[in-house]
Amino acid sequence: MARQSADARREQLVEAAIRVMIRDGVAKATTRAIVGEAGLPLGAFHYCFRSKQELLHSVIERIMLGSVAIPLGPVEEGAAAPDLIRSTLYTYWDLIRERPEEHQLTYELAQFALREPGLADVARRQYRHYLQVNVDHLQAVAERAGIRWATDITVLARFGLNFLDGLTLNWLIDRDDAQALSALDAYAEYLDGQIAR
Amino acid sequence: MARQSADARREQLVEAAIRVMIRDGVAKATTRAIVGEAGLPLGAFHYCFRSKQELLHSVIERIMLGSVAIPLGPVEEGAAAPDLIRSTLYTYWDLIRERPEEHQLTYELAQFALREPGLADVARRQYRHYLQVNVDHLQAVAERAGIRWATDITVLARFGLNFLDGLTLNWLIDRDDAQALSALDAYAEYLDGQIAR
DNA sequence: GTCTATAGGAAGATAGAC
DNA sequence: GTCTATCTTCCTATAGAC
Repeated sequence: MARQSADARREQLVEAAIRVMIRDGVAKATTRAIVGEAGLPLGAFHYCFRSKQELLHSVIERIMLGSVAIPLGPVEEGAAAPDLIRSTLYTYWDLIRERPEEHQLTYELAQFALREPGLADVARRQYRHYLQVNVDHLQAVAERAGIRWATDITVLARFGLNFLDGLTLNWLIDRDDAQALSALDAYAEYLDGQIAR
Repeated sequence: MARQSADARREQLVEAAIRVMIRDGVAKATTRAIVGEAGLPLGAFHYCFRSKQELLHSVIERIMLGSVAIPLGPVEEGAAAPDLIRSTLYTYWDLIRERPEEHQLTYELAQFALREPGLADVARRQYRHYLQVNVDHLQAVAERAGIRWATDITVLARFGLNFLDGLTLNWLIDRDDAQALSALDAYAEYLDGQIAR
């Protein structure tokens, strides 16, 4: 096999690991399955990573970094707040529906991380990051629409983060689009009600 | 070892399995760990269960059946709706805080079930059950407080289920009591707003 | 039904030739 | 750095004595 930098190999293995995890679940992502997916010999694993735990660390960090920053989307400045709220919620929801397996993986990895002493903190940082993304997002909506939120923005962000997390988890299990959309609309209406008048 | 009915042994193993899963996670609940926890010899496993998968099926069903039906608690007939709403939400939250590991296990098992073709349906039934519990609960609150809900009760139930699920998951990761309570209060206020006038 | 012993394989990790 | 061969451990499951 052609010589490559160790970093390139690591990349290759991390990506292969993520593919395996998405397809078969975290539990099935053995070193053998991963190197097989990457088309590398088994021995390659341990001169790229000291241990499987080290690879998992890399995988988790990669997933977090690449994780959904809800895009505001191409909405014109000065749009009405309710429209802005709905357009961003639907954008988020489309992301979930487009790549459900990826999001399922984030939940699996968070659970997994909680069980590994060295990884629990990564999960905590992930959720702090998610919260911050939501805070920023609510702020951006308020600025673009020229409104203020009636409730403390951090509380609002946590409320929304939790609802969307639960919605996603529930949908990953029952795949009931209609019910999910109804709940999403209820949340949109809740946000409408949180616009300070 | 004294002779016991096969059913009693099965019970014993299911309970041991749950203890191991709560303590060490689903992945670590090997047949050896389970029989060890139950104080039984390894061979006991396979004349109680055809396979490990069969045990997992029993474990999941047990967990679902025993899972939280939010108790309405000792609230007097005719109590004000907002009080009733808060008292039941706090009761739920106390349940979570009392036994976090048990609830973490339900999430782990749901994820696990999604990856096993034969078990995915159990997870679906579980969530249907949760939804029904929430519907019944909202109905009971309305009856006791003598109010009507302004929104379709199924939508309201799903919204609440999803929020509480996300809240729990988030708290299991960051254990931030203050933030969780703020979000819970925000949800209580949302429900106040859903009382038809 | 109960238990010991063991089969048979897959896991993570390493040794050592190239 | 790269790869094959192998070590050790742990897994699920079974065979067969009692």
